[in-house]
Amino acid sequence: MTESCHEAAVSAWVQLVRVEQALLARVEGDLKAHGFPPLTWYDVLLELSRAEEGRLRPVELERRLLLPQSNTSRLVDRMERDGLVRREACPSDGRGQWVALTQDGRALRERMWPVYRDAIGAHVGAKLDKAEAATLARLLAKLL
Amino acid sequence: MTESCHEAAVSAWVQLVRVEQALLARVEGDLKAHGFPPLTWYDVLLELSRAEEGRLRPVELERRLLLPQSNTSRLVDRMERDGLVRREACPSDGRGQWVALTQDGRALRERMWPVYRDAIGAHVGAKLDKAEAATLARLLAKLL
DNA sequence: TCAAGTTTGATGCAGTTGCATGGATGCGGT
DNA sequence: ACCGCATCCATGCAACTGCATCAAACTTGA
Repeated sequence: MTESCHEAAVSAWVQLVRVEQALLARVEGDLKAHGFPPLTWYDVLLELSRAEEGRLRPVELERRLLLPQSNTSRLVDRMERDGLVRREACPSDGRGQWVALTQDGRALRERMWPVYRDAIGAHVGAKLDKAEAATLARLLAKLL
Repeated sequence: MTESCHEAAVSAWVQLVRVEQALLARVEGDLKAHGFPPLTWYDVLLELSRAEEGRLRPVELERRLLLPQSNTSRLVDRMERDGLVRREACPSDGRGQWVALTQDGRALRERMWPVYRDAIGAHVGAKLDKAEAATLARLLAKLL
């Protein structure tokens, strides 16, 4: 018997999963329609662009993006192959490395943002007013 | 210029994606820890158990679960291999077929539900009171 | 200073995904 | 009855994912 699992919690959960799935597909679709890579790439570019000197250790990327390690390793592979990031040796830790944003990477993120922002506007902003969006964000934050 | 994309919308969107990802991983982890299959399988079993005569056309499953067609086809393959569902010919449409719940499938869903419900309780119910959960569900529903 | 244990990142592997295609059946108009 | 087109489902393929493992480098403690 789990008192903490009321009916409202179940429907919130179901909605959460379904809505996220549906909206993610739409937003990803908008990006792809403009010839852009998946959202995960944007997340990496954004984290790097915010980081000091535009670079992060892979471990730090994993923590911020909640990605499994093996996944991150290969994601960086692909982005490096596309010239968006560059691996650099890490002098202070021989095991580690830096993943640094390149000019191309920075430029791509800047081109992606308007499209991404419009997608968010169309799929979220247009459906909720500011107060509702703020409430939604606050309630979601309580779940973590 | 997208007026509909206010700051609140952006943070609601970011929270939505992150929270869903994190909670989904936890709930899936709980299921896996009990030796159960992924949540998608539960969704299929649930839809079938609610359907008339415990069976649905693959096309109908796709619509309800928002899965791509090829995905559904192979998902049914795996579940059939595990004896949870059974494909049946569809007399009224030679192209189509029925996907029918087996006794094993029905039993599995019934064993999964308590674990699933407890997971929802722990990861959602415990963090929000009823009113908050109801509000969350309502706001999420507005996004579709 | 060295052994034991931990952290970092890459990789082999099997399973899963989406995309594009194909074959079969159904349907609508002539 | 037929032709053209749509629908249903399966499958080859390439990409991506998570898991387990590995080697190299760091850290700790005696």
